[in-house]
Amino acid sequence: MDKKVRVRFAPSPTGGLHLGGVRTVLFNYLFAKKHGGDFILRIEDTDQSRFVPGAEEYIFNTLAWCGLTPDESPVHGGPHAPYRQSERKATYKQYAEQLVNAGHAYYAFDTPEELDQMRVQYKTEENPSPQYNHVLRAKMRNSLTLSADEVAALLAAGTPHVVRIKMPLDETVTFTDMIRGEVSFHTSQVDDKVLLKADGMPTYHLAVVVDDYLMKISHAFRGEEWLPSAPVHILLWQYLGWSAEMPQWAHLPLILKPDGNGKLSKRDGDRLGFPVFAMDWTDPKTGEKTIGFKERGFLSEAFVNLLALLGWNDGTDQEIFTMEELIRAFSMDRVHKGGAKFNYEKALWYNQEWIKRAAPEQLVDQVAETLAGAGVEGFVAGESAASAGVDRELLLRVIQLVKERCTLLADFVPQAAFFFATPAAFDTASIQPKWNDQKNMFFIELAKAYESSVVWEAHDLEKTLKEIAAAQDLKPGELMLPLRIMLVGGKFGPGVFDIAEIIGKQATIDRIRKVLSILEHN
RNA sequence: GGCCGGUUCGUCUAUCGGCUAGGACAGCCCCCUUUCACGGGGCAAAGACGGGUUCGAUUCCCGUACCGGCUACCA
Repeated sequence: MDKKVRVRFAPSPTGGLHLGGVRTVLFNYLFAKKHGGDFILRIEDTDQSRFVPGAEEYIFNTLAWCGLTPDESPVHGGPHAPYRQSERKATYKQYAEQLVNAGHAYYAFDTPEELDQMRVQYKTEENPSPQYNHVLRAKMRNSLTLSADEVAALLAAGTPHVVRIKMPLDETVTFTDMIRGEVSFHTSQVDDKVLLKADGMPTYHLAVVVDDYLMKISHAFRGEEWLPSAPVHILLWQYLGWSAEMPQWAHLPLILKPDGNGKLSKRDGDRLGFPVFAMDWTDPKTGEKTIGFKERGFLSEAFVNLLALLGWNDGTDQEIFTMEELIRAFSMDRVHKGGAKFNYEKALWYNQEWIKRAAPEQLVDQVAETLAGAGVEGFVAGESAASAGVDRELLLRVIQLVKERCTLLADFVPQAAFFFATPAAFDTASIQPKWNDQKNMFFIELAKAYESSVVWEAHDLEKTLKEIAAAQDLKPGELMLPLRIMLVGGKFGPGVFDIAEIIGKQATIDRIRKVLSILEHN
């Protein structure tokens, strides 16, 4: 019988959510939705020293932005609450004790100093990082080396201690990873991981197993960095007597730095100038702000799309997917084994594709917000175009006209601002070299002609220009650039006459005359 | 060092034994465009290496090399 699909993402609230983290959520989510299952968000806040205020809220904001809504979570609730591990402390202790009583775990009284000392003492050329394992545990202070009386006394005195798993001497732990196939570990190579810390909090190893069991998780997907500790988890499922309920595992490939090697980190983004976090994150301690994909001007659909295609594809040439399409096409066995170097250029391409394909209606609010953020006249932050002082229909027309030349939402600022306000500066330096009295005369005439025109449509405006040019024996080609700069301020933007049509008669004439006067005074 | 994992154009990838090795991004060239883009066309660019297995290996197996992850009372 197949049990209901239930997956989870369990971040620790220590900072901004990284590309790799969001992709892990995405794969979990896609798998769950594909199979009509549940997606659970659990907060792994067992390390009090690393707790960062605001990080949990940030995680929820990020998931909301991406459209990855959990079915159960600390804020959405659910039948297995609480979903915050710090609130489940008592539960873990009970299982840790069960493990000790069954002989699969033991108490260890070694202080941090003693552990450091051990690592120094047993460090050799061949073994640069000694482990608290089946051989070294015999030399340490724990309930395996101490007498029962000593242990009882230590415990009674409230001596700080941890609970460690007792790795079996000579066993092979094998499991099937949905991506990698069969993976085996020899237990003699795995150390006695701490299960319960001295402060009574569980480590990840205990917590993940207990919670996955209690929350009836059917599939456990996580980053590849967890592969080495998988045998600990498998053994715990066995020792706790839950083997039959153990989820299926899949260890996702890592997202690597674009240059060099190693996994992508926030530093790489700072260094290379691209975001690594999904959304802006400000470290409450240092005040350091890290840019996010959202604030950089990515559409959430593009962000989700590009993440999905990092380490997965559906076997066809399709690259642009909506969330619905991803859900339909997703399968864990088409996820790669190898890590993928993150390529920001390609990420930009996804965003450009999404902007290009979007209907203006889908973009208006975000564009209005972006223009407001840039201080463009008439736009007010926090207000949609409709409620701000701008004609929504006009904005829609502008978006339709310029969207194909925008890669990021921020590109709408230079591309669209001149439709709503006279440019603050004009690139007259590009006109000057070939400027002369004849052209000056031409534009005076053009302004006059435009002033008296009855219809105001791109086609007629172009016709008028050509007629006057012909009459004055000028080539239209020489006049297009000056006119463009007069209307938009620089050498960019859509067709000049389309622009003139949209900004209207008065603005067109005003801008021509304004630049004419600037040129005259130079 | 040990353990585990990985390895197709610069990058992301297709290929589930038949390959003239396909696509996309980036690059270069041409066309379109009286700006910048979009679009269209083209060029260049890859199976880490060595052994097997096989009529035939990019694909399967074994070594080697290289890369990565882990090796905390962090996740």
